[in-house]
Amino acid sequence: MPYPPGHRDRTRSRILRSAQILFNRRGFDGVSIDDIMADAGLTRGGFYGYFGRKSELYAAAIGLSLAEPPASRWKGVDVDFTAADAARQVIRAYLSRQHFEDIDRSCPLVALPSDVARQDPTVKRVFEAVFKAMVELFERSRGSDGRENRRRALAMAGICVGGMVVARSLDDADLADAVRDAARSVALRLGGWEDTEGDSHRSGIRRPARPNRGRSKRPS
Amino acid sequence: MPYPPGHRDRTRSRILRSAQILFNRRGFDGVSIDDIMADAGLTRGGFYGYFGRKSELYAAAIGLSLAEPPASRWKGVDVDFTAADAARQVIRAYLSRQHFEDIDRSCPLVALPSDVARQDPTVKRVFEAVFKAMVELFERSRGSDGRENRRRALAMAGICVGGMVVARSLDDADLADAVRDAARSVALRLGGWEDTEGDSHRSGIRRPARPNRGRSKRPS
DNA sequence: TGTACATCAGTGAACGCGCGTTCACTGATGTAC
DNA sequence: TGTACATCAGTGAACGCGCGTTCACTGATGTAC
Repeated sequence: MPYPPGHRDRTRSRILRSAQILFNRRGFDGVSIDDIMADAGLTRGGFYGYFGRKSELYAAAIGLSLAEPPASRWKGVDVDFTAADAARQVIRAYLSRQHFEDIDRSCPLVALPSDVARQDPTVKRVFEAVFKAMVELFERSRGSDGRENRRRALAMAGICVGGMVVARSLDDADLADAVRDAARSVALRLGGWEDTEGDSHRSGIRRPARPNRGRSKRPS
Repeated sequence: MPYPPGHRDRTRSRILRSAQILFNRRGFDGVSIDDIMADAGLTRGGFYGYFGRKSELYAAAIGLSLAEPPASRWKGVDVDFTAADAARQVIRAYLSRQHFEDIDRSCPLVALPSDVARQDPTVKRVFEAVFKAMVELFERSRGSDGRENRRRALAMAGICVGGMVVARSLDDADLADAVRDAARSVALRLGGWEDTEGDSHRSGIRRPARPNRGRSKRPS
């Protein structure tokens, strides 16, 4: 067995990381295998030693988020996944300006949904697994079990993803911010938390988290 | 001026309608100008007599929803836009199984968001106009004015669009239904209505709308 | 009413280009001796 | 320790194909007379 052990795995990882970034940026059709291999420091022909088809790589790149949740990747937005209020931290990180702007490290749920809707079932299944992981995190955030808790978790995940997807497709930056704000507000209230951030993060100010400082006019 | 008056407009409309359907089905990159012109009963070369670039047609096709809101197009899901509870009807129509399944006549906000996020500002502006129309409909649904009302409308639109986008990208039909249900429930409650539909529409049963028949466990 | 004509909607071949995929080959590496 | 070798990661030319766009041309039409 020539080449040091782990060499192949490292190369595969490099291809995957390049793919993840480029697909996030330009979508499935907007990226060629040539682009990805060149970004990984390789040439076209080597690709098929690692993946059988382009869509197989696409699925694998989306699946990366299962091992390394995007919410742990944005600088300045730290999430402690073991904390009691992990779900609350995830909502704020997910709908943060950092996530909004960081296309390269974006959650694939935000960057690729209407792309994925047209792909084969293999791709949709991986996308679904990532979404389910998010739903289950929200589900666990309450002690309670049952249908109403799951429905609440589904709505929270739908709002987080949907709010970001819409915000990214708008031309007006202020409107995009307003959509993120509204989505965060609703998602946090669904989780039983007040929205302590208001509009302040629009100017980049980060306040330490402090409960019940919100300014909401209607009971949750 | 040869050719009867209106001839050119009718041809343009035919191209636009073909484009709308095909883009909804396969996205911007998945459709060729050849496909669209053939669908409209024309040949490739004629295209540039009507539109300057492919992306110009894309923007125009998305803009069709401004003149003819998708919510009025799904069979069996009628919306009276002049009714007092038009917003409530729109939410139910938007998150209906009919809209979920009818890709061809889908709202572009649902079919194309991550496509649009990568297009030039012209396209994003049209997409934005469609989204704004939806937000304003929800905003008007309450007599009240002001920031909180707008925030509520933005959240409602975000949930409607986002819920559908996510549902369409999942492989598991039951999970997709659950996401739609959860989104509808939250959107209706944000609007101040009970969700009277529950899970019943999953089996295709349509009940006449009747207020306060819901089974929600928590006050809105 | 009939005919010649100007208009312009629509045609289809051609352009240059980039794509996904295949495949015969190269050459760097660890191993056997 | 040094050398020959087998392995296989990676190369790059080539394949067939479809794309967006251009453009010289065709021919159906309404109009002028």
